[in-house]
Amino acid sequence: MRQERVEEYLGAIYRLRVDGETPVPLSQLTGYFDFSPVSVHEMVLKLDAEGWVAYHPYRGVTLTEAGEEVALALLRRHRLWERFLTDILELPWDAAHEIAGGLEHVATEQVTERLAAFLGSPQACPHGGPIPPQARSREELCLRSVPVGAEARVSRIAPETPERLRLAADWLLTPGRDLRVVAQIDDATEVLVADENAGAARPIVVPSEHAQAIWLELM
Amino acid sequence: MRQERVEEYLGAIYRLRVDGETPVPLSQLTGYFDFSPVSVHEMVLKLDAEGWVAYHPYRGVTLTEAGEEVALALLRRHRLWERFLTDILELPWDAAHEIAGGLEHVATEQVTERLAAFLGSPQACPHGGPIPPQARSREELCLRSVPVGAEARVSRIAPETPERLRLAADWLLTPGRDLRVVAQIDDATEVLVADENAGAARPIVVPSEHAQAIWLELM
DNA sequence: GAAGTTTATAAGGCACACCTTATAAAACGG
DNA sequence: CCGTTTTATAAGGTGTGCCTTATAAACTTC
Repeated sequence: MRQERVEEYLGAIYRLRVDGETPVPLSQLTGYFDFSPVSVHEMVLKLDAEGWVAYHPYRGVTLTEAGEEVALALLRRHRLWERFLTDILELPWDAAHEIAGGLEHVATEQVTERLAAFLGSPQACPHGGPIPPQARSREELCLRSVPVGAEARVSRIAPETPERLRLAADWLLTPGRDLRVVAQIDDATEVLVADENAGAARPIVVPSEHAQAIWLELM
Repeated sequence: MRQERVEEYLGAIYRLRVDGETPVPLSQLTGYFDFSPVSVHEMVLKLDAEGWVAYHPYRGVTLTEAGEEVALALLRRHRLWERFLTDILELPWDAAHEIAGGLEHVATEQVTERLAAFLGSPQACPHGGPIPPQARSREELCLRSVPVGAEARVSRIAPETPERLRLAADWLLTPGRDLRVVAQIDDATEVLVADENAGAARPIVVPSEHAQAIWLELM
């Protein structure tokens, strides 16, 4: 298997999982990559055979220790490049995510560590994801489960997809932003986002698909 | 054809050619990539069919205008990344060259231009190669053809291979260094390289294979 | 111009990571 | 518990870019 492909799969599994225990269903991977279920299944069998993941039929995959190590290293590279691209080259959020997706496979250990040092060893990527090695510490809640009326601060977007990052930027739902949940309706969440420029708060309706991927800390 | 492969070939042809006229023999490409002659021939036919190169049987390939444009853009990205890796991340010369070989395929136009701006629009890569768009202006001479006794300053290493870059670094034959040619022997050139640290000049014997790839300006 | 060296081309193969179609088995929901 | 939905697996296929072996054609050199 090509190293790059292995890394992509392990990274995807890491990003999609809720914890280290619960297996990630193959259907999720299918959606993440937009590959056919058969292709994903095939690849997962190979990854299992080589010890990167544990495959639990009809339930999904979990990362082995080796697999998690690779995923964390990849994520670290990804997020450091994102910081470089947004902080130093001043690229927009979502573009940075895409470019970092390519750069993450190239950098060696040495390059990564020097990059980290140059950036001042940042602790989080521009979407608020922690840069490994470092565990998630704060109490997070996804937008979908914030009680109506509560005020909260956006902490991160995860899982991150290019489209979601673009939308989040449009909605001003970026890490650090404050908001109040106005209503939890049928299959969407309505929020008011503080907007210094506009002077007033902006009302936004976030489909639950995305509301489940926007994480906040209560204030 | 995969874009990356196309770029690699076009870049190689650009680096290997002596001028825009003389075709680069396929045997040179075979050596550059360490691929079989048949594979290179096959690929060259495809590149010709798609208008990236002009293939002259029994003579070699030249870049078309489209091909040259791609090659120049690639080289620009490559050399800018090299500068970033050596200047900002302080990587050694040869490591930078290798890593840049991966990064050059990832960066978009936007990233490249912001990187250039961040680096202060440098005019040359760490091995002295000009960063396109910008023509070679100085009067250059390869080490092999410098007359005995002449003093000269290293301006660039080209074509660059990882091994050659490593050797050049060992020999202190890096852009900016001053030297005097002591002898042009059988199939090597003997030089004295100024070395501030050692206090005295270091005598070096450079095989003609490499002496043909180290470029200088007479002083 | 014959000998030797390069270069071209034909023919067949391989690994990788995707694909589709189709069937079978397990899991889940009323 | 039965039907629906999800998941697994078999079988066969595709394109890319490499490979080897072998033959043929063109250049080069003496």
